[in-house]
Amino acid sequence: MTAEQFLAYAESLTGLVRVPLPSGDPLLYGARATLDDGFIYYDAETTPWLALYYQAHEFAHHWLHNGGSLCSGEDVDFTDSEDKALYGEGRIEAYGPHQRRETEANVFAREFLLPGDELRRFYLEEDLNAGRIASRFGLALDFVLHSLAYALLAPDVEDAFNASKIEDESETQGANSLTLDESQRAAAHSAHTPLLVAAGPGTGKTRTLVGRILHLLDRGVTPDKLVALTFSNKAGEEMRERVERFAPDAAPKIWVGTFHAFGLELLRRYWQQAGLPPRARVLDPVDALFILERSLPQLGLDHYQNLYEPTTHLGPILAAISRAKDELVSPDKYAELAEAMLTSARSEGDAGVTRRAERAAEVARVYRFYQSHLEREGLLDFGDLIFRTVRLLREREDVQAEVQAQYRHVLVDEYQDVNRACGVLLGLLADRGEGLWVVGDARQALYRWRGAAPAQVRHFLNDFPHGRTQALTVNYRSLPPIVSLVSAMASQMRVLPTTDGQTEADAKAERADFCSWHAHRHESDATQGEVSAVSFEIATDAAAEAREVARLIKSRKEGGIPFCSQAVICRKHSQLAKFARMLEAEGVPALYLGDIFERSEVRDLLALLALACDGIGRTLPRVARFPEYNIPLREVRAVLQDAKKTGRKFPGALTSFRPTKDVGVIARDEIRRAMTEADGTESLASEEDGAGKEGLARLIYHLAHVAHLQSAWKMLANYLFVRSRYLAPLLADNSSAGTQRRLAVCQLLQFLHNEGARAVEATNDPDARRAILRYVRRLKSLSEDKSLRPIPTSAEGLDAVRLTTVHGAKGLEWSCVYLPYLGRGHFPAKRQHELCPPPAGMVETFPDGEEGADEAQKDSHLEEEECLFFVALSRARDSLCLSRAERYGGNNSKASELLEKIEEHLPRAANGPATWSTEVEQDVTAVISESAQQAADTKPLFTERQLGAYLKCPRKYFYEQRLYLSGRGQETAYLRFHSCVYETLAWLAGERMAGRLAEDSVAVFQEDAQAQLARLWRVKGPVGHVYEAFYRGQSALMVVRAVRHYARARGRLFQQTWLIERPGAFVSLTPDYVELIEEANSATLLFRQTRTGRPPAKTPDEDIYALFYAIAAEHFPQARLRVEVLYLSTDETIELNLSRRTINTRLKHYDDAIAGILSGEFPPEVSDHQCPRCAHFFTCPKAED
DNA sequence: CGCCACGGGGTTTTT
DNA sequence: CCCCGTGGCG
Repeated sequence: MTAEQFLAYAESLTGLVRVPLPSGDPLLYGARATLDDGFIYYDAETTPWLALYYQAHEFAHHWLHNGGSLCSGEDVDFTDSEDKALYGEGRIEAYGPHQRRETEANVFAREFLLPGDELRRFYLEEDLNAGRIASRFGLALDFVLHSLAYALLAPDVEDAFNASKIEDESETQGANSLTLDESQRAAAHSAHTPLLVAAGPGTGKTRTLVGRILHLLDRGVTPDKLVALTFSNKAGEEMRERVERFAPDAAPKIWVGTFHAFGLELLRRYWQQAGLPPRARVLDPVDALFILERSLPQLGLDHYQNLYEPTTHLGPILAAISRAKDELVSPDKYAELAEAMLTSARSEGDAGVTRRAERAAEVARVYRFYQSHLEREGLLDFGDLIFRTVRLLREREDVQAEVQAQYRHVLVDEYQDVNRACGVLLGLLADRGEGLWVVGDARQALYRWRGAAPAQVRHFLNDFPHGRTQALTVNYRSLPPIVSLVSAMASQMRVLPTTDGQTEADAKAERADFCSWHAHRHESDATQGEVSAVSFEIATDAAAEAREVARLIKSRKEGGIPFCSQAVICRKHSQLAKFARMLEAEGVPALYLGDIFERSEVRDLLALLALACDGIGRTLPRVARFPEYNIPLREVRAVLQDAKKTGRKFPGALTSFRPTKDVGVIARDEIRRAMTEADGTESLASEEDGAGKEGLARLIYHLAHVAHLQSAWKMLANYLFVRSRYLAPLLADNSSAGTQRRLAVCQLLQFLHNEGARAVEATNDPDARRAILRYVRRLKSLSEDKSLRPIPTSAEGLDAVRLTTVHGAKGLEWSCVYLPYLGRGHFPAKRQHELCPPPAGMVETFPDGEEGADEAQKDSHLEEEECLFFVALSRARDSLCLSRAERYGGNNSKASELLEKIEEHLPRAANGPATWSTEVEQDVTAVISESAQQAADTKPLFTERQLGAYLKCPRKYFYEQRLYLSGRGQETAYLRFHSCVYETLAWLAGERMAGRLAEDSVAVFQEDAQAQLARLWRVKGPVGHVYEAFYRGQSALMVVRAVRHYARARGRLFQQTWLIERPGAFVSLTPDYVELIEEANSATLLFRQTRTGRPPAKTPDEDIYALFYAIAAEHFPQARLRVEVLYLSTDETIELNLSRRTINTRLKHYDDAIAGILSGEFPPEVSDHQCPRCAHFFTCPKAED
């Protein structure tokens, strides 16, 4: 059943759906008093989904009261729910598997709500097959909610499915028969193998490959001797589709797919020979992270150890491990390479290389642990699919011979994406290359971070000395000006093409003709009204750039080019996100969901979830802003303050704050609304009046009916489809922005539904809702939330401009392509430093440790960026619009060096004057600040902590200081550990000041200090935490060190709060350690900040140190000053010497913070790094507005 | 001309 | 948190 059919069914219910009122909670469906006959009515025509939902309830009600019984699996828990009231206490005891009359429930679910096939689509097939569904009557309600989600939120699935069919890449060639031009035919029919077909963009690579398959079949090769491999699923599916179209009979017998899938197939077939257990499973990468996380304390990391967040580096470490597998480097080999690197680096005394080598050695330890874990558990990760297959073929000649005998013809698409491991696999498969036929374009090698290198293409002739290459030189995609631009870029690139020449010198000599493709299309094909196929514009700023691009898009749409044939391509997602927002603002429909957890509707719903389960109402400020509640901030403040005072937990704390209007009356309004409004867009007049109180009452009413639902999915589905009107504006919004908001909600519901169980397992939090919230933060901070990025296939049919990264654009084409952000530092992107550098010698191309290594890496990075630019340029069929701005985000921006490369082929100079400009609007809004009226003599007082918090993120300060919300997230193990250490230090200072600790009594005193630590630990430490032992050990060590430092004190110690006067306010500060050492004719004042971490690579530059200078200047003008930072992790001390200038700029930071607070400015400080770890992550609007 | 310090920004993504 | 580029100052 499609979404439409579903709605049609719902709408076909005639008249009113009558739902009997249960005898329990009077609020369950509203106020019974208003409805005399004991029934509520829902109008099926105006609120079909609600009617349908209640119809299911009604059925359940009747069923139970006629002797039916209720059974439930873990998905449906009625014990603590409103359903208990509905179904009656007595019936619940019938819980259990396989109760009588279960088939009736099944019949109901299958026949009445959704036809059987749809059950399969909407629910887990395995549940159905196991007959489990039959025993879960309650799932009927879930089906309804699921169906609602699809029907209301996702665009028409059928259309999208049809639209997603891949078109043949050239309009000029027929769709049902495969015609090849002369050189394509030469390549496809070549008798010579191995053959490398070196091609450019739009030259018909894949169709030539399909031509090869047809040719082989014509020559009588049986289909099961053919295997066609590629790197990505996307390319694999495309290949399969074409093979099916052109060779429908043979297609099922030809092996078409990815290298990894092929590896898996061989491993399954020969599992015994490969030494695998019979049912080896493929490991999900996210689970790989969790495996390491669980075992972290026993890994003994040093360089990658981070007290504050022990898991920070696991992602990069895992990436380094999979890189190793891409290079066929085993844990032993990795360790060996790292060891060798370490030895030579130490003997040469090179500190930088030593550090890298030590890091590599540490990764080697993790790799070894990880691999043995996989083997023990019978798990294969993606890298193993290739690695183990290679090992199988290498070690078992019988298997290799059998495989070679079967697959006589090996074809490879996207050969430039083949990495070392896949390359070796190919060699083993095709022995001396006989039967090997590959096609690729070295200039489109984008996947270097996975080990795919253009060198692979270049080395083809080394790997297969009998090989030959052949070029495809006709571009079928683009108009001639675009083809020349692309060719010009190609001739400038440092990637060397492959030719028949055996040396690089030959290759260079032949480069010129190779990279100048011949355009098959003619200038006259150009769209009417199009001035030139290639344009280049310079805008004054990013806003002007977006506005003008938007204008072009709209004018082309009017000229007959639909939005979906136009694409904006950027280098990275952060640029796309900004651009999408600006395009939407200009009224251009753009298809880009971005990061769904950054979207305001998704955060709204997560905030609601948090409100129901976090207990402290942290996200109330956000939920209060939902249109149907619209609770003013002062009321939110009052509620929060009250909750803090009385210690009541949310959501219960809401109700202690009695709204003036009776909840029952609100409830009645709710019913009436549901009955009278078509889609809920009209607002009731009463809403305007008592706004705050009524909004609060409505929120209480809604929460009362969903907050008990333990699963996040269920709670939100109920909230959205049954209780609240949150969706009303989204459903009424027909713009593409509305569609995307609905899609985002749909994606969120699916995520919650699919990941709920895993979240509980991964976070170890028994509350499923809290678990999923923690899980979201964790995914984000591990950067593992990308799987939610691709636009769901159901949206592919929408007529909206495509926004995509260059990587995402690979293999695709559009009529018009826009390439904005061509500024230096934006494209090419800045090179990232390597967190986990591979050991020297692992990757052949970079001779590590040498002087030139860094240069080589820089070069390779630029080479990759060139490839990206080349791919981006070559996506356009009819027009290509390049642009840059003179300013991006307040910084001047010069033209990208890539633009300079092709400057001669552009209509104007890369650094010429702006052609798109913003008319400067003077926005003279009067800024009214409350503080202006403040009397000058009552200077406010701020603590350093407060100002420090403001400097980190003003919005965070606002939540914590103005809304009384605690800044602490859940008490993490680190925080508990930290407070134990710090309290022990404070105690130490006291002991020292009381004279009980002196240098000669240190030994005895150490024991006292440890006892003190142990006492604190029992009460406040992370007792029972998985990493407790680790933190306990660290804390003991730190206390030992701290005692030594305190014992060394000679002078007078101060444990007190100091005041520093600044122009706008007083600042108070309590330093960890202040010692005044007075000597004969001089005095030294020592400030020592004690930190638990390790010293940073650069000198510490926190603002707080400037305040030490200010204290000294004010209170000890005569004394010499010494500022130290003690790091207890390593027992190192760093002395700071700040210049006058530095001190002043830092103090100015505090002054700015004071001014900001006093004038009421609390903008959020957006940071990918900090935000997921911030307590207000789900509340904060961040960059949404 | 060279050094230091401030401040901005934080990839790309597949199996 | 941590790197790198830029810009200001000596």
